[in-house]
Amino acid sequence: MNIQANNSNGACHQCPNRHFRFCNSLLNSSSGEFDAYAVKNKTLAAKQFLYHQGDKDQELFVLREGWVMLSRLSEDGKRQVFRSVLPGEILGFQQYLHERAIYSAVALVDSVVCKIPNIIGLCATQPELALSLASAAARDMMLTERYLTHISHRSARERIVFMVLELYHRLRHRRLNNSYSIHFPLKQEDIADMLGLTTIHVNRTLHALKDDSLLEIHKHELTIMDYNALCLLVEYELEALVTN
Amino acid sequence: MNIQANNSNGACHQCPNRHFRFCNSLLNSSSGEFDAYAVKNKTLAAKQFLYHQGDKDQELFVLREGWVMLSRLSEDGKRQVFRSVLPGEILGFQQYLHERAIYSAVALVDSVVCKIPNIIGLCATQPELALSLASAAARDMMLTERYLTHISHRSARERIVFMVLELYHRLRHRRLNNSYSIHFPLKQEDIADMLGLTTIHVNRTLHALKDDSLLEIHKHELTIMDYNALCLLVEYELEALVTN
DNA sequence: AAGAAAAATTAACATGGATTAACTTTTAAC
DNA sequence: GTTAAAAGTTAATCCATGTTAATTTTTCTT
Repeated sequence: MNIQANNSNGACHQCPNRHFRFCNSLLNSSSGEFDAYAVKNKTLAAKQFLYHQGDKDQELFVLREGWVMLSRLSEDGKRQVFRSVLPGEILGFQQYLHERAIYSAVALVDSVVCKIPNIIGLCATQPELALSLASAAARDMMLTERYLTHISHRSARERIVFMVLELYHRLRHRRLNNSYSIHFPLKQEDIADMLGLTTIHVNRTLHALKDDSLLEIHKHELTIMDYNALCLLVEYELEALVTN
Repeated sequence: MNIQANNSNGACHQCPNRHFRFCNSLLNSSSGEFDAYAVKNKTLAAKQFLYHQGDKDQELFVLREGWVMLSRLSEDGKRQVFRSVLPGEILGFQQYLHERAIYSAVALVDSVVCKIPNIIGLCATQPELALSLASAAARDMMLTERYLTHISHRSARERIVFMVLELYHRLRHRRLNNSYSIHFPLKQEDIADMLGLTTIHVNRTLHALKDDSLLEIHKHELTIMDYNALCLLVEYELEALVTN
């Protein structure tokens, strides 16, 4: 989309994500050690991997634009999709702390990431940055725990509705919605692998949701047809999961 | 058990947990600002709550001894058990960063926690402490993601075996095992609420596991009867989940 | 030690979602 | 524009786990 992206090294000051918590912490740090001009951008084509599970020596990234999905392949060949990373969010933090990446990151659409150099060093002089990282990790944890709860206790319909509302709210917070529609790059197989269902059952359930005039996914466009009815279907406390 | 516990304020230097990562970071910090004598201990009887979901103004704790379980009640009355907290592990970090606790912490046996004062202030002068917190959070995240994967894709038997091995390894790392047995305070209902099953099915599955000479839970004592066979049943990469 | 409450057990039956197997439509590649 | 590959669709059948309902055993209380 933004053809300038690759040439925008250091252009944090015009970046639409600059007010999100982590970027804001970087830019407004007291010590002034962070050099926005040292940030390298990297473009990813759709379907391209940023890193694979098992990779070592990971970097910390922020997604500037696009949509990245985190997933892990089990020994038995099953795939678990953990979550989507949306613009302004952090990527690769876990690997920064552990030896190896435990999951892979793949771009679902053409995307741009910013590589943040020397984050450990920056944290040493800017404690608020470390807390910002910890806060983002805690937010991710809440999200994961909420998915865990839905997968444990709720029907296929409720799981799908929860996922749709969760993503819709995160995108709307970034003004990446178009009224009640969003661009939606997940395949039915991705939804299945995220929610612990089969693609066949996801397909059945999506059709049922459409027949009930609740929501529709068509040509990578998701439209919420009855927002209030959807909210009634799931435990609705999504606010805390939106911010970053 | 340890009747001295309540009188041992500041006795970090004799604490059996002092070599675990977070306690170690506190005690060996460069700045020397941490005062072990300012640490207050608090005893909890079995079934007593340390905090409830929705509570504000939480503190950061370390579990000194005992067993604490984290769980959350949904609006529809269902309970999700998230994880067990074992000696040396951190408690209450998430609430420290967010407004309110999103889950409750309950002691399953008589327990002792240490209240860590002013952790944000300490992090400001000791960046390694913030990273230690972040690392613990990342470990918890790995654990939660692993449970998510098992609940999504695996049978009741595999889920239970995974949980048993995960807890056995964490306890053994602390020398809290007795050969292939551990003290096991979880009720069948707790197991069910942790793994997304019903108590009836947990009961059925535990009996089947006993009939197959794989493991047995009897009077709060869990015995692993065939360790190798159990390890073959689950995706076995538990090492990274053990350390703290 | 008796009584009450909590936890575990067992059985019969119901069902949501998995499995298998085609088939159709859309997207990507050349 | 043609072809191949990927994604989506539909239907029939099956089973792991849920549900309901009692009963028994263990633990807690007094």
